[in-house]
Amino acid sequence: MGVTERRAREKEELHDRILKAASALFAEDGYASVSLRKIAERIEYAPSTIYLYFKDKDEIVTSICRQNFLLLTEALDSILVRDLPPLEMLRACLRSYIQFGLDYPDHYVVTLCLPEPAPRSDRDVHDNLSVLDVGLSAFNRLAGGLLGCMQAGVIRKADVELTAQTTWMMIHGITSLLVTKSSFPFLDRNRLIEHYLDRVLLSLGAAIVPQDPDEKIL
Amino acid sequence: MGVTERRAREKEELHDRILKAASALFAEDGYASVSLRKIAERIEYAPSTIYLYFKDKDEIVTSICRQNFLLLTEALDSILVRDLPPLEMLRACLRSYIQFGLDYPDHYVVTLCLPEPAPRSDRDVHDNLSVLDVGLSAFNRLAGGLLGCMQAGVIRKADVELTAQTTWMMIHGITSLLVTKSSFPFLDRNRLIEHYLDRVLLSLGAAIVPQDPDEKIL
Amino acid sequence: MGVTERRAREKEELHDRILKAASALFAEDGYASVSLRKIAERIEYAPSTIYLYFKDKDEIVTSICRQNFLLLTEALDSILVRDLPPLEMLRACLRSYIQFGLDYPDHYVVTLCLPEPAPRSDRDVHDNLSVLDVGLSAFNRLAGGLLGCMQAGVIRKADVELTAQTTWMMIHGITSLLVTKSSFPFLDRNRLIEHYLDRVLLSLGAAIVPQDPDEKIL
Amino acid sequence: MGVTERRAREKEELHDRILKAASALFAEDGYASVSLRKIAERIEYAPSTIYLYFKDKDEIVTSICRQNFLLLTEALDSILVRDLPPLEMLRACLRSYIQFGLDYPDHYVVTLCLPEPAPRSDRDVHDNLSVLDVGLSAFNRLAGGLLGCMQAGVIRKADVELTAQTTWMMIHGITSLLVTKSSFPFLDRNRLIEHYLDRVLLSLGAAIVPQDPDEKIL
DNA sequence: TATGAATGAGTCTTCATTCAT
DNA sequence: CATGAATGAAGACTCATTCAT
Repeated sequence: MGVTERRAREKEELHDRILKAASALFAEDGYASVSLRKIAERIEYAPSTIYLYFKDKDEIVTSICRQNFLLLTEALDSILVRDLPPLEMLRACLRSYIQFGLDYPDHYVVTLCLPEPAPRSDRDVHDNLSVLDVGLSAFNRLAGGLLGCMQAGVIRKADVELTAQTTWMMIHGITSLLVTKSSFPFLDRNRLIEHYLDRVLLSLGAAIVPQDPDEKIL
Repeated sequence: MGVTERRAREKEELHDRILKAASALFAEDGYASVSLRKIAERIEYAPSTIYLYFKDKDEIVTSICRQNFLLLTEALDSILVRDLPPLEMLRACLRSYIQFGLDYPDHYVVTLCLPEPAPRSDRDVHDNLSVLDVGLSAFNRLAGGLLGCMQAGVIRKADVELTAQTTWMMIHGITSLLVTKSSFPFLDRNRLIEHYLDRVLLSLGAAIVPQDPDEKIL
Repeated sequence: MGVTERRAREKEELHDRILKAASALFAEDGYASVSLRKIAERIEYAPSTIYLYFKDKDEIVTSICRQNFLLLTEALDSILVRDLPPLEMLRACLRSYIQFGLDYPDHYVVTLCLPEPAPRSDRDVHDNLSVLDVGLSAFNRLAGGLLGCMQAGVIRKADVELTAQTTWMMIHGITSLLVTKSSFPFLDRNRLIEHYLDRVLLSLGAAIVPQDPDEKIL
Repeated sequence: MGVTERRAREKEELHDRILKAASALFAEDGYASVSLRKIAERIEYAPSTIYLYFKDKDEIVTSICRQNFLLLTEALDSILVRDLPPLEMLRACLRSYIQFGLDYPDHYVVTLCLPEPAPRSDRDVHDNLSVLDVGLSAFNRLAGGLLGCMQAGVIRKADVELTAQTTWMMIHGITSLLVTKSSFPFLDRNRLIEHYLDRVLLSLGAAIVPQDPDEKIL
């Protein structure tokens, strides 16, 4: 009994170590230079060993994406459980999303910035769907927050799906650029983010007055 | 003299042909499958010849980015020369930006979605800067349009740079997601874009009434 | 005792299942794509388990050859038990041989077309011999049929061994080519076979008149 | 000029060395164990260098087959130019075919015994055809010899194509078995071959009396 | 008896790059 | 100016096999 348990635990451990190594490689060298070889070297196993845990390279990437979306979902959930006024909660969610990208830039890139790989086999279709499923659960948190605001009357009533999609697009805009174009001479990051959030909420019809501490009009 | 001139012209011609070939490969096979070999094959020169015009592969990518920004700049300019009311002109510019991404998805990805390569040598720093320069000239068109609107009083007066950066981020949000996540179940593209533009303008304080043809409230 | 017996029976069962799986893989994917992995997967045992029953991959191949010759022997026997005139019986045997190859093309290839593996160890020598033993018993059926014809006076009397070997070679000629070179523009298969059988019998001195339904002289 | 010539010569030399190395590997280790790596090692070049001369592994195999058929064709031609009586010429051709297999056993196996690889791409189709073309030119020598005999009235008149195909099958039968099953206790090779040729000619209706020096009747 | 884990050697292939010419 | 030849490193992946349990 104990043996079986230990085996299972060890198996899972290695599974995780592979993912962590791959993730770290993303962070260090970027997506393009992640290879099974390097992953193997990093965990000090033979390259072929990885195939005992993952069917192929895509499955590793897919796994990382899934894991990553879960992290995001959790981050959003930790906000949703708090007892905040709807608009503040929405703003906190959006801010949290941005922060998530800043915290895990390479994961964010892998998951949300890179183009989808052209699906070749049936498996790919299936995997993409399952990644999408996890992704959607994060997306739904956002939609929920928006719905709450509409019902509370603090933002304009509108098609929820449409609003959710466009809000996601907006929030992705700042996140992806901050993450991928770090050498662009962006203004002060916090100022930028808060102003951006103001604008997003304004675009939802929220009755807020945009305030920029460093405002230099014109 | 004539000889020297012709030589110079020929030199530049090949330089351009290389870039065009690379660009076409991006468009056809995606970024990942662009290789010096394929570029060389397409222009019917030896792979090694390319090294007479570009230091290495990165330099080609960088060059393409530069070229690409120019295309975008031209597209924007062709709108700016038209005699439109400020707000309409701004909206047309934003729409044109999105359309640019949809028209040249791989170029858009290479230029604006992929993370910047980690600079290793001095050259990289220089090149990145010069790409940025060209990028900035596109960015400035946008800033100009915004300034025009502010001066005309059709949008809220605010820090132009801040407004320009955040507006670009917004418009990049929808463009990048439409381009990279084509399998996501987005709503009807035109509806999405027009609604998005409404929101962007609203977030700028424009006095418009968002109208969604398929509106299903709540 | 009962336990020991059951154990022995089970042991033999798995042994056979391995061979059957390997054989089926030959038939489905061709020789080249047979691997211990796939065999194991098919019988739902671990790859390493196979090593309890076979020393290595070669031993499996060898075993299949043995089994296969038995099938052929049985096919021939089922003809020999019938009460046919000698010449007809011989012709039926030859036709049955060809049909055997057409029915089990991959097995035929493995057994009779591929070159013998270079023997490296003592075991190989032994195994090859034992394969030959089984093969010989099939071969002997043929010799028996020929002897019967000679004794009945329907074919020329000659050295039986010599006649048997050359007859086998002849019949192998058509079988192997039909099996391995299916893209060659062979004439109608049945016409070809019957004509071939005519010629084989003629070459044995049988008093037959070759008849080709589609004959176009010269 | 001299440079260009030398280059071309060197290029062809390496091309040939690759083919020879591959051919030798066939001869030593059998078809299955030929790999680009081993070829490269043998000619003391980097594996990737081979790709400058051959598109892929299949092209090497195909090239060898082509070369091989040419050798066979030449061997047959060298007989056809001799001024022999038709039947003797035919017999010499057939004997030469067998001898060709015995002289180049591994080439014979690769070309004529192994099953055709399943074509995957358009290229394969093309290559197979061109191999077939070369193969057919060898086959046509045989058909020519048969036709000559028919016209001379020394063998039975019959459909030439049918006769040629079945004659090839016969001659392939002895050749392939002698080559691939060298451990089978075949009778004395020369005796076997001459008896076999007697039988082949008899099956064509030639008026010969089979004579076996070691004849032990019954 | 059976296996799960692991491996190392091996497969074909592509690539960016160098260098003598 | 242009190239042909060559390479070494790297890519993903498969395989037969071993061994502790």
